[in-house]
Amino acid sequence: MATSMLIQDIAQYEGQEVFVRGWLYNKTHKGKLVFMQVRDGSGIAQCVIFQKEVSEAEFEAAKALPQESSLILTGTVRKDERAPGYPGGYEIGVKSLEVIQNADEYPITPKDHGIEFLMDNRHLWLRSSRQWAILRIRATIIKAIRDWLDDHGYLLVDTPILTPAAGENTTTLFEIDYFGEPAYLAQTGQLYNEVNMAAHGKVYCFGPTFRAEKSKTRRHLMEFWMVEPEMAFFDLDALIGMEQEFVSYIVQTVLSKHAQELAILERDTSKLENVIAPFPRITYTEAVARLQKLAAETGDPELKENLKIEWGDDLGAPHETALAEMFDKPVFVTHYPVEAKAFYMEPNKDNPRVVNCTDLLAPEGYGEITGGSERIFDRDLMAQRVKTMNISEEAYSWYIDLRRFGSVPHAGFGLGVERVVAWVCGLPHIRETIPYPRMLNRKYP
RNA sequence: UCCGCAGUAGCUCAAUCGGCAGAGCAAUCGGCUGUUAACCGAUGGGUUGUAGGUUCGAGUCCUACCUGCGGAGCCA
Repeated sequence: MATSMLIQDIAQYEGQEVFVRGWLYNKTHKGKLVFMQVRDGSGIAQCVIFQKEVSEAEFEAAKALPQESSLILTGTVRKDERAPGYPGGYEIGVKSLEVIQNADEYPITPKDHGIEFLMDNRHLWLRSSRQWAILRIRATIIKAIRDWLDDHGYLLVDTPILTPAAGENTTTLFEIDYFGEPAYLAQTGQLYNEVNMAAHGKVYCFGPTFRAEKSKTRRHLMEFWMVEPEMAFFDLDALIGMEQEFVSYIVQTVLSKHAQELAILERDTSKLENVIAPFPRITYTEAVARLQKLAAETGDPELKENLKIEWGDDLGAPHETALAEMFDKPVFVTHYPVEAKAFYMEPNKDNPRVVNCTDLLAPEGYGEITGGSERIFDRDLMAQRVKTMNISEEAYSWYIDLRRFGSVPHAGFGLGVERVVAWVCGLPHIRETIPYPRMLNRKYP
């Protein structure tokens, strides 16, 4: 009697008769022999069909079976070093084959395809092993994020997605009709996090966020997932200490669990093995000096132009890439100019022109993966900021109330899940890090 | 939004100076007992993104538009 088997466990079933339910991933046949690569969601196994060992109808069905047809097959697991697949090294000698559905001609073949075609067929592309590997790693990253926070005294407190007013910048919000009134899709849970922090001490929110920025780069999505921890009584040092432990844990967890998936992605893992706290840190002012020095020394006129920066300018993508290349780990850049950052960031006591904030830049040009800061907790300073930023005091009265009823120093940050996935997987573009990317020119499928 | 590039068979691409629209893969049929993007032989497959213009003749030149890609800005 055949037992049900997941392909990921194939090595445990050597010599046993099993049945597998799945889809035909690829096929080649050679006379009286058919090799089928069958995937079941947990892995891919080679299934070998000899003409003599099955009925004539089954053999003819196997030879003619189109890619991605669904099937059930039974057979005996045997060890064979030649057998490809994930995990591979074992194959199934097929004894019977039942076709559930003969698929139509499948558009995605094992050959090369262009990105537009693949994105149009995203619903099918997700079945290919590269996308399979990415989404498995994404799931582990999400679990690692939650595990670490849950295990370190952080409480998950959900923040709303439908919000009445802007979080940071009104021009980048998706507006929707809320029974005749405007409402907006959340672009951050930050302000609500501060409320929750005052109730629970250390909190985080984790969910999709929405930004109507007309960004068209390899690092931007209109809809992306962000985890935002917020901690009472944390200063910048405590924030940095926590962030580096957190990020190290995420990366090391993926390394320990996904050797197979990282191999499918051909990721150079030596660069990830290095990602262990502590990470280097430099100030914004030092970063600008380093960039100016690099710009002065380079012989490449294009690079020189791209690296042009004056104190006060925010760092652009080429700056972040150049800075990250100077280190073999993620690097914290701290103390940006007040003007370059959000209204709620705490000014530095010794130098009020900068705020106590930090961005974490990933290596290899993956850019900013976290952004965080101490928050202004002084009632008068917050009132003044709200005024100068022209923010509606009425709409934000609940936020301003925080500074009236037991205000405390606190800090928090946001980490973009897709950017972390892109970095850990070594992907050139963020569009593959989420199952259904929402981009400037695409909302299908 | 700005700068640059592209759109030809289901897919990836080719087509010289403006002169018969072509190959690989996929599909279909046949062959082969160890394939790893198999291989060998055969067959079918086209409104060249859309609209207009120049020309004896346009995939190729011109104009407008559409769609996508790469980069910038903004950000996580």
